[in-house]
Parts: sequence; structure tokens; C-alpha cells
Amino acid sequence: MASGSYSPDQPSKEAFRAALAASCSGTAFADRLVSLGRYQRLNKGLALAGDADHDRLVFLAAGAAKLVARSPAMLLTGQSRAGLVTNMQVLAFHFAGDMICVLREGNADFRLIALADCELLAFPTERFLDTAQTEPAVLRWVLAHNLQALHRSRTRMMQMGHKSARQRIADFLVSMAERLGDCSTEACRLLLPMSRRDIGESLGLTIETVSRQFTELREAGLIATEGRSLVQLLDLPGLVRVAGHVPATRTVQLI
Amino acid sequence: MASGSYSPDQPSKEAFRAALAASCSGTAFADRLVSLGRYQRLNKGLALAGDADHDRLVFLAAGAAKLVARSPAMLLTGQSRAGLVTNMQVLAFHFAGDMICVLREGNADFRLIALADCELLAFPTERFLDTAQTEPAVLRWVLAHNLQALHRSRTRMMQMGHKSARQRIADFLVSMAERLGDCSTEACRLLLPMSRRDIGESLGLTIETVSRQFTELREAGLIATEGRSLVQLLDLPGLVRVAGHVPATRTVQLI
DNA sequence: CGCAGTCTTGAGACAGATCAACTCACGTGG
DNA sequence: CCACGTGAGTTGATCTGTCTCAAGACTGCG
Repeated sequence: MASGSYSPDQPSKEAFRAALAASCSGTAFADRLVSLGRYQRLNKGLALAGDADHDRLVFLAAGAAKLVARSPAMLLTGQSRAGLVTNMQVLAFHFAGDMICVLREGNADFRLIALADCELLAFPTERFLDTAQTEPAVLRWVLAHNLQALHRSRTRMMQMGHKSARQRIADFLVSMAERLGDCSTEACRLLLPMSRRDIGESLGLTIETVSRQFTELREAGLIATEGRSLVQLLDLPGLVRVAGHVPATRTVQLI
Repeated sequence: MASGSYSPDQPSKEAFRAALAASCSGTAFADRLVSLGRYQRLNKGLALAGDADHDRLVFLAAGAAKLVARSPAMLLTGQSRAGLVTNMQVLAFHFAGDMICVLREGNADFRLIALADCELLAFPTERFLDTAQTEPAVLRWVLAHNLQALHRSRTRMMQMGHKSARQRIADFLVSMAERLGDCSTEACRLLLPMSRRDIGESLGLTIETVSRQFTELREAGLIATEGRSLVQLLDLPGLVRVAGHVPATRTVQLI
């Protein structure tokens, strides 16, 4: 903090200011908010240390992460070999620029786990909001992010409700393409930071089923895969069609 | 609005002020917010008219409602006998005092449908927030409601991910008991405003499966039913145990 | 190069969906 | 007030998609 020493957290704080500035002005104010946050690097595979007492807002400046939860029932077993035994539920994937709400460890405990090396700023929700009071645009910014998260969560719920494994995977790929946004209309390449297991746990499927669906989509010519994490979406409209298409029911033709 | 004419919307506006007052002071300000809202009665079974252009915040003053979505794929078929054909997804149930976020009709269209006769105040989100800017406590109140909704949505997602039909129904009953709150620790009576179909659509189960699970819970002595909508929870701890219990997997004993 | 962990593929089992009667609750009108 | 009919709910038989279990193949790291 003193004189000319190198400060690795600067780029992250800059990213935060930039994201904030997009929706509200006042750079001096942004500095005050930034000072509330704690900069943190989070290497691939590691979890953000939990907090039993306070909700936290986490700004993901760089990298990719998953928000997971494990239900209390599993906790009984998890003492020793937690990693292998517990079946987690992935609640959401997050990427650079996201503002994430990590609730305090209550009934279920939520954790943010890095899928790739991350840089983030963690704020205690209460204090952040207290400070933001004076600049309502910031509150709206947080609210907007929350609405977004709610919307995604609900869309996901719709999937889990009525959709088949095939549809879920197709929909997952389409929505990842939208969020990572490195493709326009033509064949686009996705570098998925999450494992098959993560995908399965986010969609309520087993790893085997995920794998089978990838294979079948490949055989149908809708996607191509290369290595573990590279997926090419060869036919985006086709995937959209598969994703939305009603299963095998004869719901379809009734005039 | 003029002199002494009876104004049926008064009690609802009163309820709104009360809810607002719980988290922030300033009654004069509450009046200004109230004036933005449109009072509306919504009879059982009817849907709140959709809005293609604006998100809306809806304060449910009295009654019970479900927030549903139907995926765009179904819309193709729904022209004529929409009610019977489309399989909807119930995203959430809401009760008196809830502040609900109804997103504009975009890809999927969301609708708020009354389960019982409702009284509500509908606000255009943008204008509501614009006005609320000056009173940040209100923004926080909305944010808090949103966080609550997000949390519930995610908890629900966890269910849909890994839980069996039995667990989902038990969990549903427990959470309804919590929200309707008309029981302490002993046997409590729930008057469910929603049909078996609604329950099924919210949990991702068919109506038949819901029915079977109710029967089995009854035979297990955990609940008692009377008529269509009255359910007695005879053994709340038992239901909690069933709801959280890991299925048949041998995830359990590994020291 | 070899090892560990991820991913793929196959065979069998089971929970829940689907289809098809049937029964019952509840509001209506005689 | 009770018979009646309609839609909600229940129950049973069967079918199917996904999970489970069990090998095997491939990636990517040390």
C-alpha cells in the first residue's frame, strides 16, 4: 500500500471500478466501496473460505467459478473423505464480471469453488450495502445482478422440471455460448472450464448420462469435441431446437 | 377518489405500507410509492395480465398465487386449447405479504396466477426503483425479497437435482408449513391453496406420482388428509427426516 | 513413460412417467 | 335438501429414461 511496491490486486480493483462505472458514475465513491473488499486469488479447485456469520458479495474479476451447495444430510458422512462421498449440487456457474451472492453457511452450506485460477474481491454484504445506501445506483446494480441470477436460476428450474437429459445438455451448451459469447452465428468454439461432473451436478444428471449425451450430439453432427474441454457448436439453431423441443409426448399436434 | 366514496383498495395499500414500514420509516414516502402502484383484484384461477415491455414488481396484499412459466416450444401448440395442452412449470408459490418480481414477457413468458382470490398492487419496476432511489432502505427491502426468492429458487433446484419424489413432497410440506406458519411444533393443519397438479408442476413430478406419495406418507402415519386441500402434518420431525434423507445409495456409511 | 484421474461405453435395475379405469369431492340446479 | 355431473384425485399395469455398477480407453500431468 505504501510507496512504489507492486500491488497484485490493482487490476482486479480496476475491473471492479469499470464494472461499477458502467452503471453509475462517481469514481471517488467506487474507491470507497473497493476499500471495503478483500482481494483474493483463488487457485483452480480451491474453495473460497466459508463464513458462518455473514453473507458476502463477491465480485469475480477474472477466472471462472462454480457456486455449489451440499445438503445437510450429507454432512454427517462427509467428515473424512468429503470430496468423494458427498454429491454436491452446482447452483450456478460464474465468469469474469459477475457479482455473486454467497449466503452465509446456514442450513445448507454454499461455497464458491474456482474452476480456473480466479481473482476476486469479497465484500461483507451488510457493510457493502450500508455504504452503497448513499449511492442508490450501486444498490440497483447489485439488484440487477441479483435479478439476473434469479432469472437464470428459474430458467434452470424449468429445465430440471420437465426436460430430458438431451434437452438439458443442449440448453446448457447454448446458454454457455451466450455467456462466454465468443461466437456469433456460425460454428463457435467453447472452452468449457468445468468438468463433466460439474455439468452433471448442475443439471441433475450423472456423469455417465452427460457423457452419453455428448456422444449422441456428436453423432448427430450438432457438436464436435476435442480433448476434454473444447466443444465446437456446429449447428447452434439445431441445438436450440433440440433444447426447446418437447420430449416424446404427443403434446405437439393438436391444431 | 373524491369525497367519502368507498375505496376498496384501501386495505391493500395499508398492508403495503405496513410491510414497508417494517423495514424502513417514513410514511409520507410510502404514500408516494403507493401512488405508483395499480390496485387490482384477481379472482381465483385468473392470471395477471402480462406485459411485454416492462418488468413489474407485484405486492401481494392478500390471497395466494403461483408464478408459472411455459417454455416457448409449447406456445406453438397452445393456440386453441392452451389450458389442457401446455405443461407449465410452477416457479414459485406466493402468499400475502410477498413482493414478487414478474419479468417482462421475453423468451419464456411468466405469469402470475391466483390460487385464491387475491388483492395486489402492481408497480412498473423501473419507475418504482427510480422513486425508491431517494430512500435506499426501500431498495434494500426489495433486494432482500429478491435474495429470499433466489435462495428459495436455489433450494428448490437442489431438490430437483438429487431428490426422490418422496423427499420432494415431504420437503414441500415442511416448507409450506414454515411459510403459512399456522403451526408450532405439534400437529399442524395446512389448508393448501394449490391443486395436486400445481404441486406436481412445481416439483417436476406428475400428478399421479404426487398422489401416490401423499398416500404413502398417509400410510406411514406422517400426515393425514381431509378433503382435497386440508393436510395435517402429524409428525413434522419425521417429515424433515424424510425430506433430507439421502435416497437408497450407500453414500451413508463410510466412517 | 507411466500413473491418476477423467471420460467413455456397455449391461442391467429401478424410479417415475404414461396410459387407462375408477372413485370421490364439491358446486350446481332441480 | 338431495340427486347429479364435472373435474380433481386415486389406484393399478406397463413402459421407458436415467441411474447404477463395472470395465475399459483416453488425457494430461509429473
